[in-house]
Amino acid sequence: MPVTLKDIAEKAGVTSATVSMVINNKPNISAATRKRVLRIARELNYYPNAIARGLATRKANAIGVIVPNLASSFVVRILQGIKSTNRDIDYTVQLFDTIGQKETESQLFQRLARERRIDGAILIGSTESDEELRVFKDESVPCIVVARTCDFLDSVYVNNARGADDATDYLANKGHRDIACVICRKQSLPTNDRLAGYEAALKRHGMAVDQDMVLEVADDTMPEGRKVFERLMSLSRKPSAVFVPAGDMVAIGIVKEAKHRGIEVPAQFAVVGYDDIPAAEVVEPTLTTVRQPKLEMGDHAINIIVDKVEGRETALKHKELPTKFIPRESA
Amino acid sequence: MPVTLKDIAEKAGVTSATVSMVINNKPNISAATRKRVLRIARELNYYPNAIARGLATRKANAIGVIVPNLASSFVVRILQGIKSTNRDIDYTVQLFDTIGQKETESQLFQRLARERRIDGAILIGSTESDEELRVFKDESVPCIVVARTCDFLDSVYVNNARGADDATDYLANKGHRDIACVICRKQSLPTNDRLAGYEAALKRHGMAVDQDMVLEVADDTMPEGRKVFERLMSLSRKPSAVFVPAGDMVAIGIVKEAKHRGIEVPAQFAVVGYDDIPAAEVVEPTLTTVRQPKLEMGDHAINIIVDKVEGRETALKHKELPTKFIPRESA
DNA sequence: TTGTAGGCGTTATCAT
DNA sequence: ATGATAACGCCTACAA
Repeated sequence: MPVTLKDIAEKAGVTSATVSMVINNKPNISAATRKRVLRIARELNYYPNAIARGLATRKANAIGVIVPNLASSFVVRILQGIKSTNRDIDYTVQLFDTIGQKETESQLFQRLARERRIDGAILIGSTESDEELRVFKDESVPCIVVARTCDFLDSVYVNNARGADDATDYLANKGHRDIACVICRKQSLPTNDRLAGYEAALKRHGMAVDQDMVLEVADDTMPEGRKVFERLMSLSRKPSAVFVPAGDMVAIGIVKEAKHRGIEVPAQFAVVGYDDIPAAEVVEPTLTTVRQPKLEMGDHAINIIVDKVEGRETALKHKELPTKFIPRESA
Repeated sequence: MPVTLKDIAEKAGVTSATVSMVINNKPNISAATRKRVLRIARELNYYPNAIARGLATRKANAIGVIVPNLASSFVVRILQGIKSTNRDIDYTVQLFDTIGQKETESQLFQRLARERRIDGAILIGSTESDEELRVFKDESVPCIVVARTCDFLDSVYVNNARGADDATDYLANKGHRDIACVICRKQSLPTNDRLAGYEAALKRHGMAVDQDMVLEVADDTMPEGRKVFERLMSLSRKPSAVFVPAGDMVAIGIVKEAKHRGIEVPAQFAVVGYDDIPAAEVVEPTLTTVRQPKLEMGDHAINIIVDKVEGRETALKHKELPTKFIPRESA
């Protein structure tokens, strides 16, 4: 049986209330008993029961991190950011992913909140509608969304429109007048923002915005990139460059397929990706891309949510981080 | 204020004990009250307080996943395996990494166990000594180690010696008589096993085992690979191939540096990596490597630990999984 | 089949 | 400065 406050209290000849106060460093304890109690606690190898403590204080001392799919390297990087600044923070990180689950993210959150399992939550890269996210607002447990904007919840996100604009602008400045775009099928907020940035840059440079130049792929994989290359080449308005907000793996597929067909990158065809994954430096030519500050996003998220949980901050917080354009060889 | 058992009890005209039995699907409850209680619970939107429940049942309903460094993609893949089979399992996953922490893995585990925060633990890729791991055995909370062998704890691991042997054997069969080896500096169990497999294969093929042919790098990065290439080339016994248990990124660095210097891979110099990371398919030539079944390791780990936690299984379990040799273009 | 009562290990509010 | 005592919300004998 584990040793409890009561065990210590008996040995020390005081009551468990006193021991509790000593353990929690409360004032108004005589130096003598404090010392004695601490000594006995150490002798008995006492550890406070976190669950009992949680019940008494009505705090779980836990932050829930809810992700739609842990298989995404993007999500994992943010998680790493969370954990690495979480070091100094006395909250346990509980990890949940919803892929293949019966519960949606909002349902899961609602349950966790009501079961009082978590004191706060971080929602990474959710694709739920504003309507569904509304439940997060309604619970008494604070929540912050990451990699997504939201008016009524704290948020940390990147300026995707700006990132896409930078990339497109770069291509335009290199003299490209026919710039295609490859997006991931699902109509998410980030995708739309990137598309908007792409179009804004085109317009600014006096180029026609042409829906035929925007192609879709199923997911961010190399085979999808190889496949889309053919469609790229058979466009009536033939592009000399492509911007690939769908992701770096698709961009890499495009680069490889182009080379495979004897088309030189970037001389004959320029490619710009999105994300800056490790493989971007491996492909030849190395991939020009747009980097998102994933670790920083995780860092901000955990800090903000802890501030909220502890009541240090109550105002709605929206933290926008900049993307960074990474020029390499492919454009 | 959240609704509690008592609230339901009052509305239903029974005591909270009865409500508790209904909520937990215990037998010996009349159909009538069961129905009534459930209806009211739903009306009031009742969720049981997980912490109170934990205190009463002395269970945290949580599994701790302890990793030395979440930045490792190897660790993350195993974590993904854990989470993806964890779907159906009613334990919360709590994530801890120890890098940059004051506590070692064993100290952290000990604290979590004694604070009764977790019912079981999964320790991924620990480099602690058997002596240090001993504390895991001593606590009443079961623990399983992943990607490492251990006599006195449950374990899931790959046969690294076999994986290295396969790779070396493959090179030998291709006619290579001078095969170098590049390992990661830290002397870990997996490294030693791989080295043993490498040497065993060499001997079997009648080749001299030569310590000069074994080089060390600081970590598994591309620049380290590029750097080590020079040393490889200046070896007195000039290798025609290299096996790189240090990891795929180092192997990729070697491939790229070789090409950079006009040495053809694999014609003039063959390279075999270890891990099969996504970039292995991106580099040109694509990287021949040894794949570790990371998702499966996570899968087994969570299943075994849950069996242990729930007392379904008590015997020590050692699960060895095979590596898979992935022939591609670089060898 | 249901109620009573006590306990799980802490914290917190009063007195003293 | 310390002790009683009552929560916290749920579970579980045992009694009725």
